[in-house]
Amino acid sequence: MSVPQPSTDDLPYLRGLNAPQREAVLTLDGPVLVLAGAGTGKTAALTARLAHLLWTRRAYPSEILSVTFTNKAAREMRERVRHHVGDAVEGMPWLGTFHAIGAKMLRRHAELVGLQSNFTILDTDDQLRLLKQLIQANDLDEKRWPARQLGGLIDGWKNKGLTPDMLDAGEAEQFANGKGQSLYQQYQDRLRALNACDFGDLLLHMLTILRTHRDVLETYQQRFRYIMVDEYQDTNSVQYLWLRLLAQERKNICCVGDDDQSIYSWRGAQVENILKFEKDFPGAKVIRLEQNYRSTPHILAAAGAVIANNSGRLGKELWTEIDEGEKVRVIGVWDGPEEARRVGEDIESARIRTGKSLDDFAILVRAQHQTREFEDRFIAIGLPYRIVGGFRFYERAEIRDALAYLRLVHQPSDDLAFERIVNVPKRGLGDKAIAKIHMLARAEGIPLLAAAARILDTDELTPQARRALGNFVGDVARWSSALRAPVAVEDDTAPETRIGQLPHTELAQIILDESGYTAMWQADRTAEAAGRLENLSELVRAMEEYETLGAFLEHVSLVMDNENNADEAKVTIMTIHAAKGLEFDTVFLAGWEEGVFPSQRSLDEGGLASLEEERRLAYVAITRARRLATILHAANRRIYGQWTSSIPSRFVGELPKDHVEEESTMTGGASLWRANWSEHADPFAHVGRGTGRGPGWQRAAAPSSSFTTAPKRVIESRGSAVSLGNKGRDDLSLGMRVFHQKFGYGEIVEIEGNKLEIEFETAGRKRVMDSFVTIDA
DNA sequence: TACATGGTTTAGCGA
DNA sequence: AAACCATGTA
Repeated sequence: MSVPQPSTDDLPYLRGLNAPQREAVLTLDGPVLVLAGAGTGKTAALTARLAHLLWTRRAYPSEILSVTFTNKAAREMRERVRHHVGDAVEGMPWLGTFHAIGAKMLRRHAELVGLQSNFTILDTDDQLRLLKQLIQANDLDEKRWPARQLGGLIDGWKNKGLTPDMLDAGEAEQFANGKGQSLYQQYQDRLRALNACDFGDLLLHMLTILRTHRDVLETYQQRFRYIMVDEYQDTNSVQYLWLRLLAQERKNICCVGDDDQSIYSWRGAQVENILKFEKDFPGAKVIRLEQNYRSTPHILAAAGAVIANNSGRLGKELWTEIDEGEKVRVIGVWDGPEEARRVGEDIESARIRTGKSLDDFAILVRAQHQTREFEDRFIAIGLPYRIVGGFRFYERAEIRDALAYLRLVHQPSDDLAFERIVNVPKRGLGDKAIAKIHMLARAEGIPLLAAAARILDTDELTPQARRALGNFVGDVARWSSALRAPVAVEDDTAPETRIGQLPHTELAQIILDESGYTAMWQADRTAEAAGRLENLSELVRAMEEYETLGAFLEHVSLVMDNENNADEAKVTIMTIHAAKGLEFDTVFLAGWEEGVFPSQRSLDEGGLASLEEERRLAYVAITRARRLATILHAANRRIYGQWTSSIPSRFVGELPKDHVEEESTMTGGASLWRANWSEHADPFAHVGRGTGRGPGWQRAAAPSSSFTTAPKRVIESRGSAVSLGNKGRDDLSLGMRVFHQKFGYGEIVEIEGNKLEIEFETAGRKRVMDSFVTIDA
């Protein structure tokens, strides 16, 4: 155990740190590996270390490379360092995710791999569309050789740091009888022609550059006096090779990680990286952080017992001084809807009882689709929630369309963007017209937009299509020049749209309006249209924070998260993966059933190794909780629309009895068809009632079976924290036409406090909370 | 060319 | 159950 020098005791950022943490902060030179268990104050140590480097002037902010795993973590680190050393952190250009840093470097050296510095970063959808085109062009059967699979292979190769020419025979043979390598090569050629990169390229291209351009490598080796890497157990081969090259010179590299929290092997992560650190960096100092500051002993014992079933661990014992607290709860419920109901009730009652904020509660699931059940339930009872990383803002159709417009204006050779919006809104340009543009572009080797402009001079197209395309091409040209020329542009065809010196947000608004895109949704009377328009203005608002259109697009392609009205307290619903690195007072772990968690798919294809990764996931999940963890499993679940019965996860069986309190809400006589019945025949099924089980049933007078229970009465009896005592809005009245985000337009047929019964035009009759509707103007 | 229909796949995690 | 795709029809 090292003793910190007395002179450092007063340093403000050392306050509250324990001995190993201090050691991690103060050991600046040479390689350092910090093995930090969950909740052991790893971030505190890392930020203090950064602060120490800056404070002692060991390095300028721009001389520290600091890599985090998520953008959220990067943001948090920036915040905390700012707290210690003030605005010096502003000058930390190299704090971010591998991908963000990779993109930044690559923009400086793009020409070395045949790109221009304004290359576009493709997301998974774009990538798949491109691959699909290639598969078709190679006369392969898309059914037999799906683009997804090829995409997976290519990602895998990139994660390993392999360019097409580096594939060994075995790998090159894969996919479509040996066409794998050729397709990979074609894909890379195509990307280059598009001046585009996928996520893997951000790292792989940079690796190629560092490997082949000694001068560039040396520049960065010199620049980065100190390197820090968070979540080292989740680094893949390219990232590892990157770090090795960059750290080779100065060897001041500090990696922080926890082998028990390695949950990204499917993305190419290699736990071995952390296991072999000492071999890679001889003389490395290894520091262990084992005092947990987050969770109660019961929670730690539960997590520890589960993870103990894994083999090949580095081995860590977490301990804590926190007092005992409540045991981990394990609750068996009848089915998915009941699970959601039960969690909703628990949150409401706990909130009343303890006065905790909704921000203190989280529901963690294995797979994205599990969030839906909770969402439905929480909408019904009016419990504010946020879904993190769910159907993401930037993945919605309207956002992707809008972004395609912006991308095309920003980068005219962005063919994928062109294709996406050339006929959105409908301009009468169908497959025929597009195919002709494609042919020309191919023949001439030019981008689609350029080909479109050229085809206007021919008689290839029907007069109608020609006119439409002419307008479109003209529009794009006008917007582009507005973006590039800071001075007003004369446009004699449409003098009223003369634009110039525009803030990019205004330009975006103009593009959306002039293209007819906004109008398209305004004309749309379906339920979602209003929400989509709102999303579009949200998008424009989000742009304000960025200096230029380019900067914004960069942000969008790297950071796919969005949070509107973040101020309001909300329950968080997210996947376990998304929860890594976070903590919550009270955590609900839903769907602990065989086949769901551990997931069937991982068991099928990965065997024991996958099972162990699922178990680490369980470990991560449990250790997110500070005071209370509740694990749920349902006896019946609907999978692909089919009711299936399920058994509790093996991980439930691995929990230590002494630290767990079990509870089952199931009573005899309940059967599968009842779940079916309530789902199909009962208009209030989604609202839920105490169907003779659980606390709802204890509160209700005496419902004996779901058949004899009058829905209305039970609904009243299960007063929720949000609905009781709320008078309701006074601006609503019977017969009024209102709009609801999920159910669309409808007419109010009953008002009861703040609960409304509404006859929706498409969704039928539903009960909703008044706070969820707006008056249809 | 736009829309409707029906058959099929899908829901493991993400920068 | 919902999203997706391919084919058929107005």
